[in-house]
Amino acid sequence: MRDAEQTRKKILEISADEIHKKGFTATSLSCILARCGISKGALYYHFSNKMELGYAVFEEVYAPAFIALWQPPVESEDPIQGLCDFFSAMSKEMTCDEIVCGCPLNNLCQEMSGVDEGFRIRILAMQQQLNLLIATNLLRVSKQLKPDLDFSQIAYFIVSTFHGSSSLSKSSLNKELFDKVIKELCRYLQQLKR
Amino acid sequence: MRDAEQTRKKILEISADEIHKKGFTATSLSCILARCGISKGALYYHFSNKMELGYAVFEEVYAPAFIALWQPPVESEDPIQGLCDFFSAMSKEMTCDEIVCGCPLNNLCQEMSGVDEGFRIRILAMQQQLNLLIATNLLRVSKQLKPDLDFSQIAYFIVSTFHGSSSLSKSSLNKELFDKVIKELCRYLQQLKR
DNA sequence: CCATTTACAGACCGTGCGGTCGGTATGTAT
DNA sequence: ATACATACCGACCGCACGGTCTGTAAATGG
Repeated sequence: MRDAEQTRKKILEISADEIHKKGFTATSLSCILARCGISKGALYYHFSNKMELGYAVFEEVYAPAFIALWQPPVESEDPIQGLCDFFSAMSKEMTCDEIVCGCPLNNLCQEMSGVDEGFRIRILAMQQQLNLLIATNLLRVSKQLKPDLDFSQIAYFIVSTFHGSSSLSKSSLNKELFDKVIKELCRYLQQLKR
Repeated sequence: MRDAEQTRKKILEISADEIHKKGFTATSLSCILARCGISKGALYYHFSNKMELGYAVFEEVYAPAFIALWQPPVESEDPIQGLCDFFSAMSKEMTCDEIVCGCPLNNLCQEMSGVDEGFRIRILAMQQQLNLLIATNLLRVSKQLKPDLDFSQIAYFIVSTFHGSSSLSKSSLNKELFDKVIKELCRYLQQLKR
């Protein structure tokens, strides 16, 4: 055959990129088709409609990438330092465009949570998974941290701040505000230690 | 006349509500017209196009409301306590729907900053104004706070976390996550004191 | 009283969207 | 060789959107 699996992957990757940059609703199938160099028939052979394509992008591209991104820093020996290094590396290494573009999960959360149940439950599951990941690893090193901390609360706090910072950057078109918030976030994180 | 000014205000208020709930792009003029009980001719008599209507909503509804919301807590004698009370009151008094709906400024920032320059500069101006408001008032009481704090950085951090928390709530459809983040935010704020 | 402006009404238009459907070429099993 | 499933093509459809344009009743100035 003409390698259907590769066609499917190409659709997923390009769709992921388009949705990341433009959002789900603003992403047009025509644009995806043009970039893929395929026809509408090809796309609708692999995906039953736009929503299902969106779900597939979330599950097969965003979700794995998201976990692969957060897991290493959080599961390192020192999660506090791991997260600080993780955030700092973003400030340094990511381009201005990448930061302004924001986290796909947060973008979709804002755009689609209130519109489509299918997206909402997937996003919620991802957020809970991330929260559990962070909270359990903070618990793991709780001896090195101050007493009486609510790790789930802290985990949600960290993620909120991180997502809020990239949201903030979207209006300024530069990394400055992002850097500032990340700096303060790292200061906050270090304060959790004894 | 048939009170043109009142018609204009009605359009602005209903548009503000629609845009807040659905976002700018997803808000259809037809829907606004139906809720206002007016015709398309009326709307296009007062506003040259959808964008200009959006700008007017931002400047005449969102911006004043935004300042009126943040100014009192921040300009109180104790801004730290003022902000804590301000956030806590939100957790208690706001309905689940209101929280999930999010802050109009943050919503528009996410949706429109990358799409339209007119929106972007207005949102940026608003964010800078808020940042200045918070930072100067923290500076005002800096004697009561820990030394070597970057107040602008802290101000951006606070707003980021707040906006991030309402973003987080959108996928869970309840106040629980919002409450958690707000609690931790208040804990952080109190830590700023000597 | 009349002319002109104001403040709307509503039919209409072009565009771009997601989605459908009949057709076609390529591979595979018998 | 034949039959059938797979993988894809691209014209077409209905729809909802923002926007335009002509018409008209109410207010206002002379």
